[in-house]
Amino acid sequence: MDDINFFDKVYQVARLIPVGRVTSYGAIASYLGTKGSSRMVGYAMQAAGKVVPKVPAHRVVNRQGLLTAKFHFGGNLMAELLESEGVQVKDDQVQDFKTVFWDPNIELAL
DNA sequence: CGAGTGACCCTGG
DNA sequence: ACCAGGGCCACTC
Repeated sequence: MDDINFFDKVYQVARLIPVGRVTSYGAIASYLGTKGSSRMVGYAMQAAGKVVPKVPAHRVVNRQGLLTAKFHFGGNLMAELLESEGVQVKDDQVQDFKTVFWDPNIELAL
């Protein structure tokens, strides 16, 4: 359980997401080099809630900017957290997604 | 060891 | 342009 693996990598990148910004599963997967494992990124988030330090999974959304993880958080907790950080969310959808979008391949480039 | 699952993405019609 | 389906990798039982 304490061993490092693909999951930890996802958690690290997710924790690097600045406040007020959001990223997509595919972006993280691509940054890790496993673009095909985009699904695994989301799967890792499922365990993120039980990992420490707590991972801001609420800052991770799908390619459309839709709060898919919201169903797992329970209620609109995810949207509340994002709005609390300055991210505008409407109808479980991130507004100006391309503006608040934080791509590790670009921000963490090099 | 084998099979199933998953908070996705891409391609085809 | 829209809707639908399949595929991919890693982890768990």
